[in-house]
Amino acid sequence: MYRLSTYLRCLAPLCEQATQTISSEALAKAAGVKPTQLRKDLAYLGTFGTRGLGYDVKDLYQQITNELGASRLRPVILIGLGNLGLALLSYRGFEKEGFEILAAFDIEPGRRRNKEIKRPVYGMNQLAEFVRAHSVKMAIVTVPAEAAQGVVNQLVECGVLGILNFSPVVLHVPKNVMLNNVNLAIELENLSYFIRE
Amino acid sequence: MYRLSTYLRCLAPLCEQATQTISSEALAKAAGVKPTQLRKDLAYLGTFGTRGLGYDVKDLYQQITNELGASRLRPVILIGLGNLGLALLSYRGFEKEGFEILAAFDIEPGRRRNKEIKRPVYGMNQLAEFVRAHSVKMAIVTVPAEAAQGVVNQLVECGVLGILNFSPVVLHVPKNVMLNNVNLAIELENLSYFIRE
DNA sequence: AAATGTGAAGTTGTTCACAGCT
DNA sequence: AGCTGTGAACAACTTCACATTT
Repeated sequence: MYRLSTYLRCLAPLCEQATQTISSEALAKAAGVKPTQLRKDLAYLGTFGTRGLGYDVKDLYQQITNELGASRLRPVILIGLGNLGLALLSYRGFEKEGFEILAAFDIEPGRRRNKEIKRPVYGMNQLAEFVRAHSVKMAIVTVPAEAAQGVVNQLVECGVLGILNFSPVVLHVPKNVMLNNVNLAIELENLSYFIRE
Repeated sequence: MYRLSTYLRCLAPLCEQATQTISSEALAKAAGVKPTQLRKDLAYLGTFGTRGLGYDVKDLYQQITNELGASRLRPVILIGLGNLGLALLSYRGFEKEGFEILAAFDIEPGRRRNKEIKRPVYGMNQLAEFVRAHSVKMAIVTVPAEAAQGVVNQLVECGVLGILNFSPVVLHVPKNVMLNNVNLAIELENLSYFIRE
């Protein structure tokens, strides 16, 4: 569930300090949620704190890590090396959470980009082979809107099961494929909607 | 509400074609939602379609545009010119939805960035003045995690009411300020969580 | 006949209140 | 006494079923 990574991030610094235990109230405050919600979330994982005391920091950290499957490094590929794609390639946050962008794909792999790229860049014709060879299950899509559905079809075809899409279009995928949309303009729209004076 | 911009995007191409009218079923399919949900959403806006026929495309487009307040160009500023900040600066999607990034701010405004920037870049000391002078109400924050809360405090201080935050930290703002978080790692995390075999 | 608008039912997620450990 | 775990109340959102209009 989407709040777990937040809890994990709040827990990390405490883990390094010698903090043994934390109450739901304190952690909830740090994470910006209600204590009861935090407890419900953790209870759902079968996590057990100690009544009258709180949760063991290290133990809790470990349990959430397990639940998220973040113990192993999860491979991802990125399709579309425009401005946004390039920025995401060098975004440190992904690896901090246990993801590794193995490679990038673009229709113009050799195009001059004014920045040194730290990952291999392939043409779209090599997609299928790469995905199968590395059993890639997740992809980040940052191609132009017109190209997005085509790319997604290819990915699905190759066996990719999770797609994080940044193109501002409604995409269609089979039921067994999970599609997660990030639409930057819509995020701004939401703000805008709530602050009109 | 967050689905309205999707409807708008689906409607736009129909508007240009001479399509007079569209049924909730057709539009819902294009937008990837259930027809009943679409109708509820539109009914909530007080929009009226014609029974037996559908909705008038142009009229609907206009009503949603009004509701979103997208008729005027809404000014935004961007704080933090790292990789992601730069990418967002040249992201065309914002202006397509009626937002204009007026300027960018950074602690090192003069830093060499290997890309031509089309907006003025100022130092943080000029933030307050600029925000007041242009009555900016929205800001996009793409600074490093450590700096985020400080920057947000400054923004709130200056009177900014809506903040779109990309830093992976839990930020605290007064109740009258709307904070919208985009955490790229969490989006991937969600995918990952649902596709484990 | 076709398609909307909407009350009612269903579903999901959040908060409360408090019993029960330590 | 302090703090967790959880059933029950509550709230928000989604879907259904169908009466109603063109």
